[in-house]
Amino acid sequence: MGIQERKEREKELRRNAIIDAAESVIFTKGYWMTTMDDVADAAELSKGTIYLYFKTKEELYWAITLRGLKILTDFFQKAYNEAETGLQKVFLMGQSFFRFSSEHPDYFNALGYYEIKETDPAAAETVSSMCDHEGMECLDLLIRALSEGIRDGSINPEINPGTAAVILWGQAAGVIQVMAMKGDHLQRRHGIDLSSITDDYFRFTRCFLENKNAAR
Amino acid sequence: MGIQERKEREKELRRNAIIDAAESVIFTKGYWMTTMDDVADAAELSKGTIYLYFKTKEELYWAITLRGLKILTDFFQKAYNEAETGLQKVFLMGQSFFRFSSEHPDYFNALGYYEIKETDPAAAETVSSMCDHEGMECLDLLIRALSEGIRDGSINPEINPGTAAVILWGQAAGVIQVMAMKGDHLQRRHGIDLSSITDDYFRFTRCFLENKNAAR
Amino acid sequence: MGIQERKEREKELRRNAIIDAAESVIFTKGYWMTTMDDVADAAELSKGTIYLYFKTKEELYWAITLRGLKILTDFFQKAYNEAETGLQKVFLMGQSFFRFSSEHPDYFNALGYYEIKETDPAAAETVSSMCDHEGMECLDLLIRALSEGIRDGSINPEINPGTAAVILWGQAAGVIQVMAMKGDHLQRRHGIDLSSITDDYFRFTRCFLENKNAAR
Amino acid sequence: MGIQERKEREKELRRNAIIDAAESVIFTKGYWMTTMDDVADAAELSKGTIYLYFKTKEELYWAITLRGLKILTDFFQKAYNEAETGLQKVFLMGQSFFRFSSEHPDYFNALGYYEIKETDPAAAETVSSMCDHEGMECLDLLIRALSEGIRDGSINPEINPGTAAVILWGQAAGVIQVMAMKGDHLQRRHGIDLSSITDDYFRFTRCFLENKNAAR
DNA sequence: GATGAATGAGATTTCATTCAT
DNA sequence: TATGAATGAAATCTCATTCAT
Repeated sequence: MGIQERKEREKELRRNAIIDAAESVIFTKGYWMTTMDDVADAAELSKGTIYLYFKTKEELYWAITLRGLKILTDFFQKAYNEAETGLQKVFLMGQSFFRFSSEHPDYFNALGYYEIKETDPAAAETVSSMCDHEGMECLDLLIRALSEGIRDGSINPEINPGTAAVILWGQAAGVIQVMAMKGDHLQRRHGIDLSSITDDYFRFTRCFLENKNAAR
Repeated sequence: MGIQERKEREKELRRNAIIDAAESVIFTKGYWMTTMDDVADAAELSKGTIYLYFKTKEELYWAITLRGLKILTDFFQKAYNEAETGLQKVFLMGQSFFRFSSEHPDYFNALGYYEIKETDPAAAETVSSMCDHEGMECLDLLIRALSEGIRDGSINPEINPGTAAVILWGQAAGVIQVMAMKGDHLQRRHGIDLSSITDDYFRFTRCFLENKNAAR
Repeated sequence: MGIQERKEREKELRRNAIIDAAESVIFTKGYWMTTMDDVADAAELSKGTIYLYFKTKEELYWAITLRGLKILTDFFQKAYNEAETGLQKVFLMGQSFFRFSSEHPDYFNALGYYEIKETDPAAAETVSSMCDHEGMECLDLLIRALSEGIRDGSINPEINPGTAAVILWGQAAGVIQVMAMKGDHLQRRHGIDLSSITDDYFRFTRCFLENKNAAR
Repeated sequence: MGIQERKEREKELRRNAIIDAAESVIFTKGYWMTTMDDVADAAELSKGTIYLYFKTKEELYWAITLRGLKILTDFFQKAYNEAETGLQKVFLMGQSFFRFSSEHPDYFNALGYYEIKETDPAAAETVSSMCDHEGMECLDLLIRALSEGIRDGSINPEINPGTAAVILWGQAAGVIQVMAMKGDHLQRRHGIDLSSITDDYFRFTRCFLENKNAAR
């Protein structure tokens, strides 16, 4: 019995080692520029072995994405748990998102790679759909926090939690991405300070969410 | 005299026809999945001819992107011209962005593809850098509108135009992207209405920009 | 233990089989006219496999050249070992050269193809530089034989071994090449007998080398 | 009448200008590496025009070779005319050959390019066969000089003029080629002085040709 | 005569994936 | 389980040559 378990554990370890290696290459060269040879070299394994653990190159990519999403979910979960009011929860989640993007910029980028679309729909229940599931988890937490905020009076009750969640998510992601991609350019040519963007973004968001009628 | 001109014109026409063809393929299959053979077939030209007009596949991609950016700049320019106050200009620009994304969803996506980063910095003054230039044009218009709004009292004077422009741009792009990618999912599984997202997004933005001290 | 060795051996065998195939094509159609498809077809392998063993077409060419040079070195070595006096060694080497050119005319030609000059000087320690090394080996043997001849009195002591070696090598190669290329023409149109050219060439050489003061 | 002539002359001029251009490129990049575009660019003409004057790339090459051969024939002719005895004529020709190779190294190399063999035998009477003819002219002059030398007693009568001519030609060409290709190497690594090679080569040749019985 | 756009066959090289060991 | 040699389809790009203007 124990022998079986050990084998399972070792298999999982190796699987993770492969993802580690794949990450380091893909994050450097980009998905399309990375070859399975690169991955095998980085993993110090043969190419055949890689295919023993991942059926295709794409699956490898989804496994990386899943990792990123799991980290993000953790961030969100923690934010959800630690804050008191709904509004605070939402804010902490927002800040977590920014923190995630700066602590794990590569994972953040990976989440945006959606050019690799599932061609074969038979691939349901694979890593790819686990990503979908995990992504929804995040959104759900956000929606839940918004609903709580409306209930506890910290958030403007005219807001629709689902709609707002999508907006908040999209906005944050968009702002982060622009900062990441055009950051240097903006700073050098336009003298725009990146940290002030973040600050303003949150002031902005507060204005939207806050329940102005509430006795603070 | 005229003969030279006509040739120029024909060359430009053919160049455009090639971009047309490339677009139709790339927008369907994605940049990496599209081969130069696909493009040639779609253009009903030989592969060699394609390479006569575009030195690399990448250059072809930038030409498409440039088209998209030019359309967007037009949208922005028109918005800028047509509205009265700074605030109205900014709003009309925002709406133009959403309109652009719904009228030209493929161009909108193309603008996000920036994974194909300039590898060779010697590529200045090529189509790629024309894109950068065109992109900045849009941002500049937005900044100008914001500044005007502050001057004419329609926009909150505490706002920094540069920072706000980046935030607005990033937010809009992010929200649109989420809507485009997860739209179906959100509508079906979460019952979230897409048009209400847009509406809420603009209410959100108004709250941020408006000068509350102004006598309305 | 043996399994590793066997694999090495098999790899070497295949490598040689590829060179065999490449030779047969290149010797027929010429380097520039031969395509990697031709080589793959001749080797009854896929093109990819060829590139597994040789990084470029050029490397394949150098491998062929190296083979030729090795054969020639063997010829020279044997000549060196078998003859007694220095003069005899030199003569036997000359005859070996002619024999090499008639037994391996294609290799002889390959040695002349040096048009494909090393473009990338980073290519040191590759097959190409092994050729240079092997080529010098031949010349060294010749120089050694000439020096011995001067010491043992069989060769004219006024001769400088290095200079003479270069002359002898160049002369022989040149005469052989003319015979190979214009041979038919000379025989048919000018009635010149090829074998008499060889004979005369050696008489010629003897006249140059012999130590006339030696008691024969 | 004059108008026709002028046109002929102009055509010939342009043809020569094209060969000039082709030379400058081919001598730099090598035949196979040179494209017809390169030639057209260098000639400041359109590619179509090049094809108006030369049916194929190969024909262009032969035209260059022919130029080289004509220069060489001139050298030989002059040598033949200027020297007195047969032996002197032969020597002067040999020296001319060396001079040719140092004054026109590129033409000398071009003469060796014989990898471009005539595939289509229907191409007789083209530039290629003019080359053959011109090449034979040189050899004929040499044979004639040798015969004269035998008649006038300056050359060893046991020698067969045809055979000797081929040997002399081949030897000289071979020695020059080795010097050209391995010259640097020989000088640097082996300390062999190139000019002494030439000197020794001629001493060598004298020993072969001279009529020792002649009263000098 | 001169042009240069168009061709299209083909060159070299790459790489995801399979499979015998 | 692990290997890595083999595959072969496909990718990008080139170039001698033709031909309509």
